[in-house]
Amino acid sequence: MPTSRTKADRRTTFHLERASSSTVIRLSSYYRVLCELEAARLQTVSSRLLAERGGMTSAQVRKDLSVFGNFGRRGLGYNVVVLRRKIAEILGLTRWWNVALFGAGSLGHALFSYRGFKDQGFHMVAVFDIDHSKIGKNWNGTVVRHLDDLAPLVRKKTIDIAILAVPETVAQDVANMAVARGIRGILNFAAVKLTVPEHVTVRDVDLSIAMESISYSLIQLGDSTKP
Amino acid sequence: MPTSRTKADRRTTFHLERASSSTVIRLSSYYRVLCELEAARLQTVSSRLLAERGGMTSAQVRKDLSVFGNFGRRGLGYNVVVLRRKIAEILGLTRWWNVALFGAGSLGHALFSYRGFKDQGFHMVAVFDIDHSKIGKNWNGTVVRHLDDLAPLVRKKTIDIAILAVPETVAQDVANMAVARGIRGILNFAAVKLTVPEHVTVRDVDLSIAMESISYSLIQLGDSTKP
DNA sequence: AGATGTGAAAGTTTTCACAGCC
DNA sequence: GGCTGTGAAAACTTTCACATCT
Repeated sequence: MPTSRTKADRRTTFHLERASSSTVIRLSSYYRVLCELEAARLQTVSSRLLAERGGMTSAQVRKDLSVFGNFGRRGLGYNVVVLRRKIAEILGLTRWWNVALFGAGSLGHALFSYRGFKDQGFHMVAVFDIDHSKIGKNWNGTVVRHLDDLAPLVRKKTIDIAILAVPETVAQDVANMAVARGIRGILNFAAVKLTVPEHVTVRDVDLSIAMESISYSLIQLGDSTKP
Repeated sequence: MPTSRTKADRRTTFHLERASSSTVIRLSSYYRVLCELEAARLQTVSSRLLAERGGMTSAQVRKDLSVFGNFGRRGLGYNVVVLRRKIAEILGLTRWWNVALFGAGSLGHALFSYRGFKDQGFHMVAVFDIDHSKIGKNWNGTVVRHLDDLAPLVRKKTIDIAILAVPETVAQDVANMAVARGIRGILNFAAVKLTVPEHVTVRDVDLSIAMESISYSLIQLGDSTKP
């Protein structure tokens, strides 16, 4: 039994059944729509509208939300502000997370400057690399450090999440270091399946897979078979 | 009926049932493992080994492959070279796709330099932006052009796939332009649900959603509730 | 023995449809 | 009339287990 395939973890945490990962992903979409609606000063929203904006069905919206509680009012809908806050709480967006970026290449740089993270409580507290031509550079106030500086830094600040933008060949090694230093979440851009302890959460962002799945559907939907 | 929710498309293309999108994603993983095995000069591989390396079960590997044909030999396993080629064909990696990048910011630049694309037949043929400070720059032989130059360019080269690395606010507009010019696949990095005609395939890469899902599981797996 | 390919079973997710409340 | 919350049904996906071939 190599990788422990934690299937039915089935933890009866507090009162609520465990939400599926698709539900959590959709929750993020609802959250985004709710932010827009709140900015547009809307008071209430129906599952139908929420579904329309997010590209799913209204029944799905209701089922997803019902996993976490009864947030709506029959005949009326959901209060935009209340629901947005509830979801923020569920997703852990009401607190700060300390994030370290591993890999100061062009992808690393793009992720560092990505506004979406800062806005939602993900605080980029350090950037690491091993390339001496990059170390010491100042990125908008954050200095790129050598990977060896990870240990001393962790003694001062807890790092919750690692973003891995390093080459495939070293991704597992860097992940191991991060995990050894107490990191519990990894956003992995390297095209490798990482092996981590059970208590660590990995989410893969695999650009090749995304492109290949587009390529597949272009063929399925059919056209002339070019060279 | 706003967004046409193409549910049971159920096209009985040739002889084979339609593969689910999870199957296609796993096919990409198998492909990657097979490339490694081929480089390591392995002749044959079992569903068990393939599964181990890709983080799934052997039954799943066999089921996935059986959707497309009988590629293995009982008692023996699969021929590495043959299977890799078969999957390349299924995923459309035996041909070239012309790709245009929209958005020449830091994310665009990172995607432009991403080796994974070039290696697998995705040919970056053009880069567009509307920011005059970027237009005219030479990116390793490719000149960044103004979005207005899309139409003339398409008359010379067919563009199959668009990569959208533009701000949310303009993503839908740019997608519309791309679709109007015959693009049939979109890799979308903007955090918006794009509305496109049925024949166009969109794959979203949403970094905020990925981070939020990590944040959610960190809370679920439990720790002290910090500010 | 060692492996695939595959129906059938089990499990999971989505959709339906309606009671119940505004 | 409008809309949520939810059991039940339908659809889909994964796993099991075994006949079948080397």
